[in-house]
Amino acid sequence: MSNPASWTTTLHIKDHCLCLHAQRAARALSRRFDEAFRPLGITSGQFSLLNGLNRPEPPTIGAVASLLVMDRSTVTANLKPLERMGAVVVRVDEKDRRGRRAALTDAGRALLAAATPVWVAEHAAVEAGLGRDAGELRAGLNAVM
Amino acid sequence: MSNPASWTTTLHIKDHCLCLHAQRAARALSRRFDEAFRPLGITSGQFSLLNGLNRPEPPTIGAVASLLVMDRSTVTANLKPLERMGAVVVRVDEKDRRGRRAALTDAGRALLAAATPVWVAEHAAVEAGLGRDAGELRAGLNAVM
DNA sequence: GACAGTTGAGTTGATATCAACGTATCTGAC
DNA sequence: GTCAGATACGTTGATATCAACTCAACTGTC
Repeated sequence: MSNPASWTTTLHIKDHCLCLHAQRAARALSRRFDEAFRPLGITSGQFSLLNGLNRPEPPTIGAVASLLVMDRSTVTANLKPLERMGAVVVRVDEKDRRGRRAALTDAGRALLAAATPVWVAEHAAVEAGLGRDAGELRAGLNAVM
Repeated sequence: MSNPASWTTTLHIKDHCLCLHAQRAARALSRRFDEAFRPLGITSGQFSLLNGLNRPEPPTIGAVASLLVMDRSTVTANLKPLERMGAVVVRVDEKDRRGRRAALTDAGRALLAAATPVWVAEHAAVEAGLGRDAGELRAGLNAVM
């Protein structure tokens, strides 16, 4: 049977667990940006992915996975909806036929261009509501990796 | 065709988006705690859920959703694996028959008790590797909600 | 007691996430 | 050239996540 001592431990974990706090903040921010991007038909994650693909040289799957700190197979899965909507094409790398490079199409670049001002506005609102230095928070988030 | 100016914008977003930074940190921390808890057969999210259920009065689904900042239907889904492994039972609330309360079983409490020292060790390692004040980071994460 | 509005959860469908495993390709040693 | 090991991805299966919708139960008003 639980006793007050273990509830104290439970409360300590609930208040201190960085993993939990990061998950909650990530979910809250996702939902917020999801809502902002909804008129464009993309989610916050898809926006981050599109933005990550906007480079002179289209990146490989693995490079995107490193950038987003996610599993390679997750990147593969996340590209599929974007391919279906014609925003992205994935091609075998000519130099190394093991690798695949994901490139924005013109439609993808147009989508990203349309979404960027939405991001600017929403992000400004988030920072304004933060009541503290956003750079400090970013640095802390980078430090856990 | 993309031009250098838009790449600059892309880089700015990549470096400044709190949503992306929070997602990355959340993924990195999840993976780390998932690995630590693997010998016990639970994930970091299941640990947070079990911990959230450890109260004198078993909480309703909605209360858990508020605590974890997740959708009610996500809580319902996440409880199912824990129910299957016998760590949790969900019962209709006698006072309000719309509501359901999720309670730890003895096995669930034992599992939580076994996982807690793992959390303590892993969290200490995370904080040690942070190179900055964890309380400041927690406060920043709380501020986005 | 009946009714309208509110509230708490579950279901469905789509996407996201990862580990484990398998396949194709490249690279270096010989 | 051949072969072993390394590397880059994809597939599969399980769980996680949320919006939209639906259903059941409560609450206040009459």
